[in-house]
Amino acid sequence: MESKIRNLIKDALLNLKIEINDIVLTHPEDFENGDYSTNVALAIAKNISENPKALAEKIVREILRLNVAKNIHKVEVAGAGFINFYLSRKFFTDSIEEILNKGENVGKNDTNKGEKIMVEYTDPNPFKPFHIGHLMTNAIGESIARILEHSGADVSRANYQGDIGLHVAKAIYGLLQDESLQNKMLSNNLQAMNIGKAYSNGAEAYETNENGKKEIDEINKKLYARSDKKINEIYHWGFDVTMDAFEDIYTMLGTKFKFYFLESVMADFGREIVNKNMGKVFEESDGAVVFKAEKHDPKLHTRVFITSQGLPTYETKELGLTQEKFKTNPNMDLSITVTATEQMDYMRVVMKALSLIHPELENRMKHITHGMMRFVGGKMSSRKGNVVTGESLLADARGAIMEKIKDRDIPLSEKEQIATDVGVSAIKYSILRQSIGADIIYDFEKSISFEGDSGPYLQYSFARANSILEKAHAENILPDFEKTPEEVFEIEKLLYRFPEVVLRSASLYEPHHIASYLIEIARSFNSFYGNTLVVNKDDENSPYKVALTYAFAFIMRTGIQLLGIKTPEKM
RNA sequence: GCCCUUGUAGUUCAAUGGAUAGAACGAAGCUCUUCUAAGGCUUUGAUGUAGGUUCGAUUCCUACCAAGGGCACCA
Repeated sequence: MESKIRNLIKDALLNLKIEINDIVLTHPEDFENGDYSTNVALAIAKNISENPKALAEKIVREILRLNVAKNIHKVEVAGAGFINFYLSRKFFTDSIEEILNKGENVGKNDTNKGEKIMVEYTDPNPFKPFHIGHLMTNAIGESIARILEHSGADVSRANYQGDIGLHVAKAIYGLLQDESLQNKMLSNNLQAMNIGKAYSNGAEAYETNENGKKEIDEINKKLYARSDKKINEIYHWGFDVTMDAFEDIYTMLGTKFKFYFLESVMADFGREIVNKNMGKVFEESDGAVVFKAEKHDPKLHTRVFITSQGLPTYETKELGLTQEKFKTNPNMDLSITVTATEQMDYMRVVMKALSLIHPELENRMKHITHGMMRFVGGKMSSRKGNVVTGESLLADARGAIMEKIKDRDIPLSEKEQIATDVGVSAIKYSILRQSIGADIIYDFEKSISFEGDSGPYLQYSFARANSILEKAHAENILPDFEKTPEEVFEIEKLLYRFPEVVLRSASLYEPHHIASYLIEIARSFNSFYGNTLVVNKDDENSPYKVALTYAFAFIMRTGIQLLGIKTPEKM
């Protein structure tokens, strides 16, 4: 419809011999002003020195002369010279029918068709806990991956793990100090928790205990050299345990990675790249190997790639990683990396260095950054009083939801699954509801609320629609488009816009447009079924209202899934 | 000091250069009692400051103020 109106305007302007490159067509915020609106008259009035309102009238007359479509029932001039289009009942009825025909494919588009895109996100480190920051990166990365898939891209998910370095040495020191933490009879999850404890003990020792610091540095060297048999054994066990524990979290979150890259491996690749480009891109300075990025862009700065000790830094590993991504995934069109904003500046330097080495990759790397997750009222500790980790937050949310639904008439095993899915939704939605980039002030109570602006509220609206559809099914009222009410419901004026919202989210890599849209249609649908009885044998429009409910349910489910959230049928 | 990100109702967030700046929570009031009252309907209230560009600026530009992050051997 959008392109139809666009062409209509274009033809009208052509007939009036007015030239314009760019026709802006929007949805007015207020339905009083129609379903589509254009400002062309305002934009060109000055150039051809004519009164905007008079010009708009002229354009409207031309549009009305051209228009034979049944889908537009009114075009008029309003305000300073806006041209507003009012769509007809037939258009909305047809759009609902189209949504039902598309079903789960609603909102799919071809803008990224055939493109190979890799999205790297989450990136937790073995031997360390899964933090809320990982939760945040995961929520954003997963949603972007799904949105791009919905736009036709061939997306592969990648995860990058810091499998070696000081943090590992700290954990191993902690495990050596307290061997009870190495108990291998426990469940994988508990073993992973013990390793997390060992890590925080080791981290503390590194700060406060001089001997501890010395020993940890020693362990670190042995780890790089792989020279100590006992340490190697602990390393392999700990690596497997923590990686398996992460895998459980990914399942809960709904992420399945295709590629796993390890820092230790990337370090070697990166070093090779640096060596090959010494003198060309990299240079020596104070015994270290650096890249003076400010020579190429005054907004960038110098960074160290190989330390004076001869060790590769994170920058070098990133270099190796990016090159490796393009090697393992040939003909890749775009490599997206999702991290916190604190890595923005250094990533710019790394990408600049790589662009000098591989100019063809310059426009195929994209870094998406997000803010930090903060808690309302400052610091928050988990229910058990510990520091909040990603895992404890998930557990708390899940527990709180379980408490809310404990009296409902649903089998226990189902309830547990619902509590998990709704708990994940509470957290993910809080992250995805706002534009990425700024910090998030996380409010636990609001996030798990079933009303207002929350993930559970979206899921709940979907569940309510489902229960209406179940009732319709039981009373044998099937969706139909023959009889329609004369009035067009607000929800109809919103549902047909879903594909546009997906398109926008995909082109900007911004999931929050989908989140706000879903809240809008949820509110509108609640208002719809709060004011009318959908399933009603005495209402000749009931089959159409059932169709409308189906359309809402399809879009709601698809939209929620694009956020990376699951959609329980009941709750 | 330089660079990046961000300043919008009491609070947490929206708004491809457009019309009366939109939600949610909170607060006040009303309401069906029918498909989950975890509902529906009202009311309340905001663009950090000062300039500039524009027919029109929350949006673009400049300066300032405030918050967060980064700036040589950590990741």
